[in-house]
Amino acid sequence: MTPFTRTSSDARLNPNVSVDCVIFGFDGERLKVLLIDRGQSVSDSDEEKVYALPGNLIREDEDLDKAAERVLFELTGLEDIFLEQFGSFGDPNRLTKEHDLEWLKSIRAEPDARVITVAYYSLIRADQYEIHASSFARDAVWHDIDALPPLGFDHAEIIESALRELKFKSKYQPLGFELLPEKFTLGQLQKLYEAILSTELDKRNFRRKILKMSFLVPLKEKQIGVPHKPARYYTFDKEKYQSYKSTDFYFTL
Amino acid sequence: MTPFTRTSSDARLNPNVSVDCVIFGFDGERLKVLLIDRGQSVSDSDEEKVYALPGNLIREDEDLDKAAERVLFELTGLEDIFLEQFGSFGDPNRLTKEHDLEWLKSIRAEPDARVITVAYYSLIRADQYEIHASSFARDAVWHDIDALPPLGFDHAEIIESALRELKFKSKYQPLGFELLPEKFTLGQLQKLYEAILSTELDKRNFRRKILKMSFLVPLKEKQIGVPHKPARYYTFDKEKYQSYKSTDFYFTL
DNA sequence: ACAAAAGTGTTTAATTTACACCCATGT
DNA sequence: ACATGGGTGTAAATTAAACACTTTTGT
Repeated sequence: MTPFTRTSSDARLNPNVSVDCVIFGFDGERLKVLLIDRGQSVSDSDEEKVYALPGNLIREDEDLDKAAERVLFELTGLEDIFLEQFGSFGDPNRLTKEHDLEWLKSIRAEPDARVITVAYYSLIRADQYEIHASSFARDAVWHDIDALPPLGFDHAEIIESALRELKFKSKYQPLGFELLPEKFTLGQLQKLYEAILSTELDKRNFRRKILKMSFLVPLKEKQIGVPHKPARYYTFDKEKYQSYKSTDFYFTL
Repeated sequence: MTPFTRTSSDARLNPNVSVDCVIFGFDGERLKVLLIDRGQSVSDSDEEKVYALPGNLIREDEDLDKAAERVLFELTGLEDIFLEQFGSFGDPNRLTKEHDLEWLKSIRAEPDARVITVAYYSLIRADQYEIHASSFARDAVWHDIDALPPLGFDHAEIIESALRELKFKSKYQPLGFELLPEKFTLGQLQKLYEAILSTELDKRNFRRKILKMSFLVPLKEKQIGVPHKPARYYTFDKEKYQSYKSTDFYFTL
């Protein structure tokens, strides 16, 4: 119940527990993941960069959820996004890559400590947030979900697991909101589902199904300047949307 | 990939990470949870015992999943049961109860260390396993899920969360197998669903639905000695059952 | 005029739901 | 004989799936 303060009174880090954040982003077309560049290449001779999930050790006095918020903010500047815990990873042999150890030595007080990491994911509208890399992140960039660069530690596995969770969750909870602009078209919403489920959906069936749920309210406004018939904008009725979330929603098509 | 050895080469415990196991048991009628008696009462003047989930710190060289197996075995004698991780809990203020601190002092090298716990659950047939309490567990006993005794730490919350997960999972993965005898009747299977979902189901609809999935194979054998029409026994076709698990199973009624 | 996405209905099949009586056994 | 759970079918309503053409705009 203690309020979250970004500059904690007890800034000691717990050497054994970290959090990692898998931030999925939707850009209207494709699904992306946010990765940080920790300023390393696969090998000295190689130019290919190694990327990693935004993550770090938790503080001694810090809630896990709060730690995830803080770490994400410190590395990427993202804040006020909903993070959901989806699993913990703790292979004692996850330190197999040369560059991982090297990197830990450069930033950790106890680079050899056994670390288990609690993983969080979120899905946001990629263009709605500004990313500001800082701390040990040289840069933070969106990567297409099916063209990932080399990743440190077991981060490939963590992303895979997060994606499975995301696909799964999207079947029994309506997607929405956080992911789309205030006003959006049904085409955009459909593309979102298609990107996440990686299938194609029937337009008519999709519309009928999603409209029947009645958490979408049509606006008077339409698209302008598009080289085709302008689509009507919709918005979410947040109340109905929330109550649908608790329903036995199950999305098929 | 290292094989699991119960007497690990590195028995040092990681002071900051524990595992807890929520073992649900079905006795043919009701849903239970396995709790250990750590030999304490709520207060000195009170006789009411405090119970806890089987759980303990992980070892430094030990996988999380293996740690859960080991700890469960050490405290309850249960082995070879499928454990599924469902969440991590790490409230830094979870040490609010007098008896919890007192108890930690009696068994931990660093009783004040911040601990985050990775929680696992399983669902087994209660009467199929023998429980042998050992280590710091004075006893290990089944408690009815809706009549829980006082619990240490945040274990009430963890159980609640596990139960939510269990109800949820049972809707999109066929329950079965591990939970019922080799041969079982459809009545037993239905009771299992009813216990977990805490609803009543229509017998005819239940049968139709579950039989259509065709992972149940009817046996020639029937019940004997029951004071009513003897029910046919069924068993699982494990192959079809497994392939159903990967399907888009969704259980409604 | 053309390209591009929006918008719109119907038919068929499958699934879900509600519902009530007889059967085989042990006591 | 009675109590107990086993076993069975049907009709009505709902939902899912497949499918093609017209509309509106910008270029």
